[in-house]
Amino acid sequence: MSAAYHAFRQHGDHISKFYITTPIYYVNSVPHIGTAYTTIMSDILARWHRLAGDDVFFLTGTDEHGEKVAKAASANGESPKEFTDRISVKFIDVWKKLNISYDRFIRTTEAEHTKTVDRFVQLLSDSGDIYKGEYAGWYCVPDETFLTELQLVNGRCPECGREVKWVKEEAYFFRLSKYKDRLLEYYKSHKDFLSPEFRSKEISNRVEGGLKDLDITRISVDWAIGFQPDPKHYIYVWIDALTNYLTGIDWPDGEKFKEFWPADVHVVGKEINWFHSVIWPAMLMSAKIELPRKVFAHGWLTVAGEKMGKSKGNAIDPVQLADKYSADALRYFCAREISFGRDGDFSEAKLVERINNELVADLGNFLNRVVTMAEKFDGKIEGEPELEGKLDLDGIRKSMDELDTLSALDTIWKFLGELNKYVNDKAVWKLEGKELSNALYNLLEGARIISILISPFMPDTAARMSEQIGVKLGTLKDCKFGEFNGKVSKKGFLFKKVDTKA
RNA sequence: AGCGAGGUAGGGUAGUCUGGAGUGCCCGUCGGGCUCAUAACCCGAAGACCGGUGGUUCAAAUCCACCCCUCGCUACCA
Repeated sequence: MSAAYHAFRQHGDHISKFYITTPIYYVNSVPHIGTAYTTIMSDILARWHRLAGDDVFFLTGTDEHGEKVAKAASANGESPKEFTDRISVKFIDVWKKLNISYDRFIRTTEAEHTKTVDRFVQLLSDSGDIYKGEYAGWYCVPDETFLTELQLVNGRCPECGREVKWVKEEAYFFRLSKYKDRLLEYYKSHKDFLSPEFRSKEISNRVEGGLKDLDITRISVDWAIGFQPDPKHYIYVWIDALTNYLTGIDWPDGEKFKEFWPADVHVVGKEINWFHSVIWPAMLMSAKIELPRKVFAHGWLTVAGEKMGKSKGNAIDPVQLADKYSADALRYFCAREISFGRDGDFSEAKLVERINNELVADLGNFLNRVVTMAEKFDGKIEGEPELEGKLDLDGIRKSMDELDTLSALDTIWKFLGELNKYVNDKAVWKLEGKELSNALYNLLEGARIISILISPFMPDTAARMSEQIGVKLGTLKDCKFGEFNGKVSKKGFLFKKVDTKA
C-alpha cells in the first residue's frame, strides 16, 4: 500500500475499501498445508484491514471445470456435478475449521460465472483479440490430458508413463502478444503492481522475451463452459479461472463491483504468478477493465526440508494439525515463521517450538500471571500510562501495509516482552495499594492492546484474552492506553505446553 | 541452456536497493536474578574472517567483475 494511501487513511474517518482474493483451488484434491497457507495469509490480511476500519471483501472458492475433474468424478461413479458439490464442501469445512473469514465462496460451476465468462469473451472479441487458429501439442489419450513438451518424461506421459500423441485441433486464440509493450509499460509505471520485487523482475524479463498468443478453447474437453461464438468449442482454463475475481463481486453491474473493483491484492502462489501478472492484466486491458492494484506471489512450503508432493506422501493435512494444536497456533506459525513471498519450511517440530516458546511462555504465561495478580486485588484498577512508548503501532501498521506479517508480529512481541519485563522490574507481586493498582493498570491495558493486535492472526485467542481481561475486543483505534474498566476473571491457559519428550 | 532467488555465530532468519564500527530477531548453549506465573519471566555472556577471489571507495555484508555451492522458474503443482 502506498504512503499516500496510508496518510489518507489516517486523516479523518474516511473508510477505505479493500478487496482481497485467494486463488480458486482445483477440486481434484482436498486442501493441504499449502492451500491452507495461502488462505490463512489472505485471511490475516483481510482481518487486519477490517481491524483498521476498512470495508473489506474477501473472496475465495474452487475451480471446478476441466477434464481431470470429470475423470475423478467418473472414477468415483459420480457425475461431475455430484463430485464437485461434494469436494467443494470439503474446502468450506476446512476453512471453517481454520477460521477463514471469507465474504464469498465462489464456485466456477455457478450459473452466474458462466454469464461472466460469456460477457468477458464478448469483450475480448469486440477488441478484435480473438481469432481462430490451430492448437498443436502432446496429448495423452487414456488420461485425456494436454501436455507441453517440457512436461513429458522421456517422451511419455508424466502421470501414467504411456505414450503420448501429437495432436492438432482447431482452437481459438487470444492475442496475448499484442499486449507485450503495454504490459511492460504498466509494470514500469506501477512499481507496486508485482510483488515481491524480485518477482517483478522475473516477470518483466520473461515478457521482454516475447509473448505467444494463448489458446483459450478446446474441442475435446467438455466439462467446461461453452464458447459462445462457436458452440463446438469450450473454454479452456484461463478465462474460466481468472474471471472468478469479477463474478465474485457481481461484475458488471452489481453494487459490489462498483465499490470493490479493482482488487487491492490477488494473493497467489508463485506457480500461477504468470497467469495473474501477464495473462490476466492483458485480458483486462483487452476488455477495458481496470487492472488490479497488486498481485502478490508467495513462496512455497517444503515439509521438513523436502518438497511436498502426492508422490512423496508427505502432504500435510491442515485439519489434523488444527485439531492437534489449534487453528490459531497454525495461523500464527504461518505468519511468524515464513517470510511472506519467499519459500519456507514447515515442520511439526518447528510449530511446537513456536507454540512452547512464544505462545505458551511469552503470551499465555504473561496473561496468566497478570490475571492471577489482578484477581487477588480488590481495589479499583487505575493509574498512569507508563508503557505507551514501548508500543510501535506505526511500525506494525507499516509492516502490515507491506504484507510483512513476520516483522509485524516481531514488533508486537517486542511490546509483549516489555510487559513481561515490567512485571519483573517492578516486582509487581510485592506491590500494594496505589502502586499495585498502577502496575496492574499498565499491564492490563497492555494485554488489552495485545489482544487487539493479535486478533487478525489468532482470532480465537484474542477473544479468549479479552474475555479474561473482561473487556470487549476493540479495533485498531483502541490500541492506546485509556481508562481500564474491565472485570478480570481467570479462565485457564490460552495455550497448553506441548510435551516434547514423548 | 536461459532467467531468477539464496549462501550472515551451532541451527533458522532480518539487514543488502538508498555503503559508515558486524547491527537485530527466534531457537540452542553457559552464567546470574526472581518466585506473581504454564520448570514459565527478567538480565548478562560466549559464539560470525557476512560463500570465494579480485576491484571501486576514506569506508563494503551492502556497489562492480569473475568463480563455487544450494534451490526455484520456463506458460494451470498453493
